[in-house]
Parts: sequence; C-alpha cells; structure tokens
Amino acid sequence: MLLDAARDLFMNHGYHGTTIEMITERAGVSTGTFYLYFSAKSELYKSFQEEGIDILTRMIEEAIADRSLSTGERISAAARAYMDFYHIHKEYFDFIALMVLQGQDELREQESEIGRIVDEKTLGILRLIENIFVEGIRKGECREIDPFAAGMVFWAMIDGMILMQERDNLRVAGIELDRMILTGLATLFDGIMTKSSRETTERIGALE
Amino acid sequence: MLLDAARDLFMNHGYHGTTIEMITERAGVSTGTFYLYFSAKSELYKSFQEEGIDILTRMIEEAIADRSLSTGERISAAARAYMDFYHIHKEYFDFIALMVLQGQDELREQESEIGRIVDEKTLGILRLIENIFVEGIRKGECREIDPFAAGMVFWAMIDGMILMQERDNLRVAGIELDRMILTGLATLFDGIMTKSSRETTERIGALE
Amino acid sequence: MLLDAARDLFMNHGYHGTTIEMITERAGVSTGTFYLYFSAKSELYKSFQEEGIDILTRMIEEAIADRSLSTGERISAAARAYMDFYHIHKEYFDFIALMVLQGQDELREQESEIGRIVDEKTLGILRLIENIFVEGIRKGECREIDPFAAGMVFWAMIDGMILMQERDNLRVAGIELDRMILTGLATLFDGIMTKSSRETTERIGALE
Amino acid sequence: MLLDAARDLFMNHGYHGTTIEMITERAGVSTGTFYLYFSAKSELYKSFQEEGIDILTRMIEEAIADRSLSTGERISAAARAYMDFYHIHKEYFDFIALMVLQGQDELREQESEIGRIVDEKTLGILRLIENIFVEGIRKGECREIDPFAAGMVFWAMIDGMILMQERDNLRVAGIELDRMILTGLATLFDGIMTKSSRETTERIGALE
DNA sequence: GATGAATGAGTATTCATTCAT
DNA sequence: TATGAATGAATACTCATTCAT
Repeated sequence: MLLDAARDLFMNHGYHGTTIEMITERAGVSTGTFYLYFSAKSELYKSFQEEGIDILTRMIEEAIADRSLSTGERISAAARAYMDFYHIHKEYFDFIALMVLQGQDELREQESEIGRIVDEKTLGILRLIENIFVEGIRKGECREIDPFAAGMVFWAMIDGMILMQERDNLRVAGIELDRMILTGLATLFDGIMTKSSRETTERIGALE
Repeated sequence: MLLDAARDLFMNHGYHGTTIEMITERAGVSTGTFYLYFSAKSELYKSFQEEGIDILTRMIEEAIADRSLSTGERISAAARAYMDFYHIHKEYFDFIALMVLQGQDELREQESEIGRIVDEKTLGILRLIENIFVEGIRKGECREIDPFAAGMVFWAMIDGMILMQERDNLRVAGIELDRMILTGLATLFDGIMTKSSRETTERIGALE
Repeated sequence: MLLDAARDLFMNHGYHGTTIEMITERAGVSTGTFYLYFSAKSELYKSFQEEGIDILTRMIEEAIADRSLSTGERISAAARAYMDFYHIHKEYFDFIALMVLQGQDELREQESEIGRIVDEKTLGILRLIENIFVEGIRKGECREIDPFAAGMVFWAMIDGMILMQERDNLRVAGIELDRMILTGLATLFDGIMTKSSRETTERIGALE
Repeated sequence: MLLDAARDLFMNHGYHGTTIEMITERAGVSTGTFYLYFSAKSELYKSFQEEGIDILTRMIEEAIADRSLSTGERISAAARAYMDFYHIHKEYFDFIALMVLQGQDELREQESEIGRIVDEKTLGILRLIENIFVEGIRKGECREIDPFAAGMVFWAMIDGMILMQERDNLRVAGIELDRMILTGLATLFDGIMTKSSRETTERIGALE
C-alpha cells in the first residue's frame, strides 16, 4: 500500500533520498496512481508528520486521563507514553523529530502551514503536561513552580534522551533508555515536590 | 571565502537547498574551484559537522578545567558552555543536531565515516561530564550514582531544551531558555547530591 | 453538455491548456464518458473547426442568396456576414483562424484529413465570392478582372483586419473594426467597378 | 547550433510538438547545455518572436526610407518588404503570425511581457505606414483620409493574403501571391488617391 | 591553481487513454 | 451507457561533477 511503502522509505532513506518511483514501485502501482491519492510528495511527507503527532497526543491524553493518581504518577505515565510511542511507532518518531530542524527546505518553506500545525499540536502536549503540574500545585504535591516551564523541562529531557538514544554509536552497553529516562525524571521531580510528599520517590535511588 | 559562504548557505537553506553554484558565486570563485578544495558537496557539509563538535568539545574542556570547583559548579559550567556554543556558534549547532536524525540520506549513506567520528566525539564530551560526576562521588558531593548515566541525563536535558527552543512557534513569551536550563539542571542536580552538600542549591528555587 | 464545455474551454485555455478532465468535470460526467462520444481530444477539436466553417459557409450563402442585388451590395453582404460570424460565433472564429497556422502539431499531423476538409470548405467560400464577381462582370458592373483573384483579395482583407482586431494591444481607440472593413472594401471595390456603375460608391468617402 | 535547431523544429512541429531533447539532440549538445543559454523553452520561443518582428521592422524601414518617392511607390515598397520578409525569413513569419492567436497558452500567460512587446513593435510598423499616408496627404497625393486607418487596411490586406497563401490546399494554380498582393494594393490605393495623381496607377489594370 | 562550459543522469508531475465493473 | 481508478509514457528543468584550456 502506498502509505506503508512511503512511510518505510521515508524512514530509511529520508525525504530527499526517497523518489516517487521508489514508493510506487514498492506499492506495486504506477507513478500516476501516486498523484491520485496525494497532491505532491511533500504533502505526503507532511501528512506523516501530522499523523504522528496526533497519535502521540492521543497516547499522552490516555495515559494521564486518570486524575486520581498522584502528580508523580501522572508525570511518569506521560513519560512512559512518550517512550511507548517511540517504541511502538518508531516510524513516526523521526517524522516529528525531524520537523524541529527543518526551518529550511521545501518541506517548511512554501505556504505550507504544516509546520505551524505541528508546533501547535506540540504546544498542546506541553499544555497537557503543564496541567499536571497545575493540579499538583493545587493539591499541594508540588512547590509553587511555573507549571509550564516545568513541563518544558520534563519534556525536553525525555526528548533529549530519546534523541541521544537514536544515535547508534552512543548506545553504550549496559544503559537502558527507559530506565534512564524514568530515573532522570524521578530525580528531577523530586526537586519540585513539597517536603511532605517527597519520601515517596526518595527511595527510588535515581540514577544509581 | 568558500567555507564562510558554504556555512552560511547550508545554515539558511539546508543541505539540499544549497547548490555548489550558490556557494561559489557568493565566494566569488568559479564552480571548478570548489572541487579544488573539496572532493564533494557532502564532504564539505560533513567537515562542518566535525568542525562544530571540535569547537564544542574545546569549549566544554575549558569550562570544566578548573578542578578546584565543586561538582555543581562544574556541571553548571559545562551547561553554560553548551549554551554559549549554541549562542555564539549557532551556525554549527544545527550541523551537529541534524546529524542525529540523518541515519539516512547521502550524508550518512556511502562509506562516510563522519557519522562514526562525530558520535565518537560526542561520546568524548559525555566522558568529560561523566568525569565530573566520578570526581563528585569521590569527593563525596554526589551519591553513589552511575556517573555515565548521570552525564547522559544532564546532557540530554540541555539538548532537548535547546532543540525545543529552536522551534519558533514554541517559544512562549516570558520563558527564557538559559534560565530554564539552569534551574532545570539545578533541580536535577539537587536530586543526586549528598545531604551535606545540598544546601548550596537549595535556595536557587528551581523552576520558580 | 460535453460539446459546450469543450468549446468554451478550448476557447479560453487553448488546445493544450484544456484537459479532458476539465471538460468532463464541467460537463458533469466522468472522464470515461468522453471517450464514449469522441475518439480523441484532437478529434473533438477538429470537429469544432469543421462545425465552424460550416456555420460560416451557411451564413455567407444566405447573405448573398439574393441575386437581384448589385455586385457591390452582394460583396458588402458577404463581408457583413463574415463580420457577423465573428461577432456572433466568436467561439468558432478562433478554431478556424488557428487552423491556418497549424501545419504542425498533433492537430494537423497524424492521418487527420480535417485540414484538407477545412481548406476545401474555405475554398468553397472563395468560390461563392468568385461567383459574385463572375456575375458582376457578366452584368457589366465590374471590369474584366480575374474573379477568383478578386475574391481572394477581398477575403484576405477582411481576414487580415479581423485578425488584427484580435490583438488587444493593437486596438487603437477611435477605430471601429466594422466600419474600417466596409470602407476598405468599398475603396477596393471602387477600383474594380466599371466607370458607369462607379458613382454609387463614389460618395462613401472611404477611409475618411 | 541551438538556435538553428530550435527555430527549425519550432517551425515544423510547433511549440508543443518540440521538446528540449529534440532541440539539443539536433544541436549535438546535452540537455543541460540548453539551460546554459536559455532560461526556459518558452523564453527561447518568445525570443524568436521578438527577433522576427525586429527583422521585419528593419526591412520595412529600409524600404520606405527614400522620402523622395511618391506615396504609391512607398506603399508598394512597404508591401514588397513584407513579402520579401515572408519569402526570405519564412522561419520567422510563423512565429509572428502565431502570436495573434495566442491569447491563451503558457506562451502568453505568465508575466511574459513578450506579447506586449511584439504588439508594440507591430504598432511601430503601423505607424511607419501611417506616416507614408500623412506625407501623402500633405503632398496632395492622397485624399484627406484617416492615415492610420488607411495603414491598417493596407497592412491587414497583405497579412490576410500571406496567411491565405500559407494554406497549402488553397494555393490555386495560376495565382501568384506577390502579384495578387500588389495589384490588390494598387486597386485599394487607387481609391484614396486624389484625382490628379490617379492616372499613374490607372493603367496597372489591377486584378486582371 | 583557476576557470566555466558542458555534461547527463535524475525527478516530480501531468494527462490522454483504457478497461473492469 | 456510464464510471473513475489506474496507467505509464512523456517532459521540462536541475545540479553535482568533470575537464580542456
């Protein structure tokens, strides 16, 4: 199928390294058929980006839906959801990540408002995280921090770690991504909890 | 000069958006001259990536050279060095960041061992950070954590935040990158310090 | 309806600027339906050319049917008929005019005998004009000229003027096509009349 | 040479019937070379149009340069110049003629101001003819006609006749274009001369 | 060293036409 | 009759790279 072929090819050969012919050949259709379904190569690529962020957003939303959980548990759940997305939908992860660095190229240029849309949706995710902290502060589980800033820091750390993980030659033996992210988060979270609620995570022994 | 012209153009138009003719025209030489100095367009691009990471490495080394400083101060200094690099050598930052996501494309394909080289040098930086924690543990300033893992977490967080910052539409008013990184780091660091050395950062009021 | 849609589209966008899809979409049918009625795009175009010349022929025939009129009046009537055709059936005029210059293109190439047919029909019109002069000579209203050549000259002048008129940027203010054609014709005709019948047009004051 | 190959191909196969590959192959160069000299296929075509009208303009100017000639002689000279252009530069004639009917197509659309330029230059030619009549009136050789309108009528007649001549199947045996044009013109001119200067052409026996 | 004309493989996109339903 | 999804050949234009001067 065209979408599967394109997604896979884009993933492995990049946008410029993938030609329409490669896509259609793998999908077993003619070149003309491609344009029956997509107006342009760039449009298809962008649609993957949007699709990816939509999946991620949905996964995060589900993960933090239960408001009865503690702030720490909800933050952990969000982080796990992101990691799950990375593991399960690795195909989409790169499409999203790549966006960040495409302030150039035909993919971002042109009228293309896909960049704006994706940024907007990313902002939506950050708002979800922010809300966790807002409620955490209200419930007295967090100190009086800037909830949006806190969200960005958490998110950035996860992002940074996954990205680092992507580099083959950096994956040093013995260090497992997921556990590293979670302990890193726990440590970070530890710093913004109120004294009274701190003992929970105290014993996780982050990073040890 | 060819290098300056190329660096600037790659920065603003991306790899595929920059042509040899654009580079040589700006440099005021003929197209043929380009191949007198560089064997291929991709080689030039890769050289920028290597050059960038070398500059960054040097900046970090200088920043943490003074071993008489406390572990927290040295970590802070490393973070500041990275931020300085981002601010001062913005041209190089993208070259390095982009590498992460180029497991594709002609830039990584081919025999090209530049990817391996850059990863190796990045590892070198992580080792520098690791060393700070190793000494911190020895001096009793840090708990008995995995120093390399700790380094990765720190590094990833800074990376993630700068990357996030790169997205125009995400730059929310009122939040300044540098301060956010530093408070984030302080919070994180707070979690791995020993009780006795904790009071130092206690008052930074991370993320507030 | 397919024919109306096609005629209009061909007129405004030209042969190459009109696609089958444009035609069928406007006609409200599917692309396949087009080939139920026409064997090819070029065939449809050619049919318009033939249709056009048939209409023109009919108009001329009617205009000069009354043999009781004077030669001058009949020539005028023929000219008026052509002008009427241009004004009323502007859609067809271009199809015919364009033929002249299509000794090329897929429209003329191929087996296509449409070119031959249209030329034949144009010849038919010239024969009609020739006849007027033949009778004019017989009636003693014209000098002993070559009636076919005279017809061609008359026709060419009208053709040339309408074509000139077609050029937007040539339409100089204050000069009206129809009047210019008629006075031009009168002048021309004046030159081939016998002395005795000349006074009729003498006073038209051609071109003044 | 590219220009020769292109001119010939455009002439015989039309704009759409000529491909870049056809041109470069005939010229014995690669496709890339074409774009070394011309920015686009349409630009080359347009340049032929402009080149053609420039040649024609020059020929007319030279033909009517001698102001000591009579009005009739100068008009004749202009007509002959146009006919010469048609015979000698047949390659260019079609480029110009075709312009008239290209109110459509990519050739006229776009920013392309070539249409305007060619129309302007055509107007320039009409002004040259107009001037002949202006002087003719001043010298008392012509009646008090509208000189510009007279010029258009003359020009249109020549245009129309050449165009008619272009149609293979219309070229009836025994009728020679040049002679037909000249006698047609003489007749026409006869009608706008003053009585006193009329006897000159009286005996040409136009159209006989 | 330097030039820049020449190359030609590479690519996205279009569109007349077909044919199974 | 009618559909419209599928075809695939066709084509203008690009650009990294070469090489004779």
